[in-house]
Amino acid sequence: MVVAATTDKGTATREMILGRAYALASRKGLEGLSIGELAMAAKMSKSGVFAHFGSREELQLAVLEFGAQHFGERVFMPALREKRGLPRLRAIAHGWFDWVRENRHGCPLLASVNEYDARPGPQRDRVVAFMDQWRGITARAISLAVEMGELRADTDTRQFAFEILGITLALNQDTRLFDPKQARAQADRALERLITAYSR
Amino acid sequence: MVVAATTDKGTATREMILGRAYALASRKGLEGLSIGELAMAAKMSKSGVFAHFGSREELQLAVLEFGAQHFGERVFMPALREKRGLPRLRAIAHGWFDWVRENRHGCPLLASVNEYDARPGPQRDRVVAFMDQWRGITARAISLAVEMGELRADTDTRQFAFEILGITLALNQDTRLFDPKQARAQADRALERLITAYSR
DNA sequence: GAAAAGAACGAACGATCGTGCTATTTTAAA
DNA sequence: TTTAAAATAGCACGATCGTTCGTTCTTTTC
Repeated sequence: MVVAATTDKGTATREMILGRAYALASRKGLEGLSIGELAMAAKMSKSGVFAHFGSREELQLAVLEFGAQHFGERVFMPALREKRGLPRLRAIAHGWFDWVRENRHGCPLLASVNEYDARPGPQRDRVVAFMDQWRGITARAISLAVEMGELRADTDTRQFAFEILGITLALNQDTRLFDPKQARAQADRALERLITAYSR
Repeated sequence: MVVAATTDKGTATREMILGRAYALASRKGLEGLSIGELAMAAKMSKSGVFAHFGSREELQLAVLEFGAQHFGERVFMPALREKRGLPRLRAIAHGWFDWVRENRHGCPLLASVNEYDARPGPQRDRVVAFMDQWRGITARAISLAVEMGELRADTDTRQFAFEILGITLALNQDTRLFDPKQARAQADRALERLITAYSR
């Protein structure tokens, strides 16, 4: 028989810790996340928290994984249930727009891009993989819209994805620096203008 | 007679320190910048460096000021020498694109937006002021292009500026995560498409 | 050149960092 | 219910953090 490596309660606690860590990382970034502070937030001892991950780096990677998991469930999966073409493409974009609003103090995934883009290591690798996954899924959704004739045949999918990324990053920034509602309206308008431009 | 608060050599050293601090902050962020590490980079003692700023927060603000100053000289001033309308608008955008490339390990100003957007305090205030300055200058350049008839009369300047911001942020991200040249080409194309869309 | 002011250093502070080690408590399987 | 394993706590470590203080060296002013 196989002996479980962890206990039910163990994984539950780990998930609880990751939730707190995600919230803390939203405000202070993954590099600003300390085990002592996390332990206080989780009402546990430092060593108790530490034992779940084995190192600070593993904790950071776990938080990234936690975020990627939730993003997938909240953005990708609903979008992939939409029908091919523009509906699915809009769902990807709007899902991300909503995600930006919901993560009120910032999305740790996007924040981590800025923290690790110039720092080689597993964290950067994870972030690159995440952004690459997004690009792949989005590019495919665009391609399908092209195949269905909803976008022009000469549409450059990479270019299109690049511009959606830009709209989202501007939304992400203006949401927290200035007026969230206005930022969202601008993002929506930019997206529709983009789609129109590539429509036949 | 007025007694100078600082010595010539003093300000020179301070500028040297800020240069190293800017470089360090490019890689580790303003929050990842430590005085001990900065002292090593400047080949000075910790207390020697510290005395120039009085606190870590003042050091961070000085680095932000240093970056804003250089950005103004490198991007805003050349652009304001271009003639009104699209030439000036393009100069603002391309100047920023170039700036992203030149700051190879990241622009501390843009990185600081992500570090401080959810953390009230002087650093956040400074970053907001900087982005607000950019928005103001860019919006005015757009307005002038409208007045000169180069852009449609019903052009929404805020919307336009929002989209330029997005293009730059996407460029900033893709430059360091993926292929810089491709990212730059995509940014240029996005900008031209944007201008075309708002042209009569 | 003397006197005053500023710049830089060295040492130390309390606090916190990540991490290890050992004990104790709690959970899951027999 | 006993027993082995896993989860958690407690404590201590060396390192580094920002900051303070007193001293020394260097620059400026008269």
